[in-house]
Amino acid sequence: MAETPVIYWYRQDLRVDDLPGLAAAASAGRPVLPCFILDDTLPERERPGGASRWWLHHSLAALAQDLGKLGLPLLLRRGAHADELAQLVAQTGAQTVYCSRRVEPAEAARERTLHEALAADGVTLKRYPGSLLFEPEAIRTQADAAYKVFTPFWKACLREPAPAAPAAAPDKPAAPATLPGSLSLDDLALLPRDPDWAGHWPRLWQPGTAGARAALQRFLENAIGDYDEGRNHPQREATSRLSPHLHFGEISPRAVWHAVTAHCQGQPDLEAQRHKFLSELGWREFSHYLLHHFPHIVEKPFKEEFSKFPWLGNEQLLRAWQRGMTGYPLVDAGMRELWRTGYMHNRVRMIVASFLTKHLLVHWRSGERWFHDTLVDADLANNTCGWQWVAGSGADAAPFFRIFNPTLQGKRFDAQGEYVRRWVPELAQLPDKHIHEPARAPQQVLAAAGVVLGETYPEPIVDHGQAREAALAAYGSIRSEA
DNA sequence: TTTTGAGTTGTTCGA
DNA sequence: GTCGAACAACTCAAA
Repeated sequence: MAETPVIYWYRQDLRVDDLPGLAAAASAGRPVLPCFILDDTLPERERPGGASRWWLHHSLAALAQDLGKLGLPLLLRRGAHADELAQLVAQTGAQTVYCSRRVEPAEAARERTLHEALAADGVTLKRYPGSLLFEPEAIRTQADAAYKVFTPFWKACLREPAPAAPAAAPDKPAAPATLPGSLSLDDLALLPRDPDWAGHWPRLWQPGTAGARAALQRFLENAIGDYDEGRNHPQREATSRLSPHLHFGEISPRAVWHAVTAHCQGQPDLEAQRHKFLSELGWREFSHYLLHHFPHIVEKPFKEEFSKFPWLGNEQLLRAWQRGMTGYPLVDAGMRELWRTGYMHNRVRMIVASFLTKHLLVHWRSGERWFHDTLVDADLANNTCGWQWVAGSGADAAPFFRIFNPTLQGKRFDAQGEYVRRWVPELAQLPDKHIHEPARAPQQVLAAAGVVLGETYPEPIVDHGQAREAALAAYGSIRSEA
């Protein structure tokens, strides 16, 4: 009789190297059966959005290849994860299920109930770290509380022993002799059809571990030397673009940490850049840390007084924002980059988020939902904390009076208008001087550039000065009522 | 326990 | 055009 296998349950850790749970499964002395379950029974906000589903498809394909090189299969299932795992356990006789832990409240709860359900059948669920540099329980203030401010949090992380060096993939684990039934990747129906809006995405992205490593290498070779400044300019290729790879776990954060550190070794002039970049990994850590310690922030404002904030909830304004038709070129460029590529530059994310929440007074959750559906790197922790930070309701958030002026931001960070011209081509012929403010351009300049406001490009849907005053008044109202 | 320094990413206004 | 102050107090974290 064939030896019963152990199961490795893949979640958002789609890699084979530096994966503690898989390493533990492989060293259990039994064949390893890796599986992935697409759980379409979950509520919408807990399932991957459209852009993420595209990425997931290709990432699973890459994972299957990487597992294949180790001689392992990747079993695919679709359905309620608990039912599917129970079935898989029954079919194989497995006594142990391994996985990487997740900190999102619903996922953590799922681990607990699954642990109990499996235990009732005499099966053990074993959870392992691997998705974060520092486990959330390990970082506490001196008063043994959870940090609420980024800088002391990150300093505390940096006082910890440095993350361990990444480990190689398990060495030739045994594969099960017989396989339970598996779906094909196409059966998961993750790719968009009718229309296939992602037809050009394979030219933009390379999901999977190989793509993650290539992105990291490109970043180290071309961009880290000017990261601190370059990262603010959306038209430059000055960021790592690792976010979707990290979200799906195609590369471990400590592999990134060590690659960056090794690259900068012996180059004192890169030390500040390295620190800046690592602190961005720190923000990813902080978001997940906050979700672990303050699970309610997925639904509710971190700062309680914001539950009284007078959001307008104007659908028309929301739609104009979503479509990149606000009449503010930098905002529209960002929203169209998102729609077209599944990605938006970080600085522009802050600007469009500030615009939605402060200029349009639309609830941050509307923006968060849109990002969830359209971003390839959509991540509950980063998305929630990012939006709450901008809206002013989050932990360590921007002060309420910090309202981005999209025109000024454009002039500062896209001075030649390259970013706007790329994503808002109907403005491409405008001279630099007017590219961020078409509504104030002289009539003959507009005519020469073929721009007809209200026809080829919208008039600003709100006036910046008035919107700013309204936002300040709205924030003032929840302060005085508090 | 009390005190003290600090806190991602900005804008506007007036000198 | 450039520069510094004001914006509004507040909470957090550590000494």
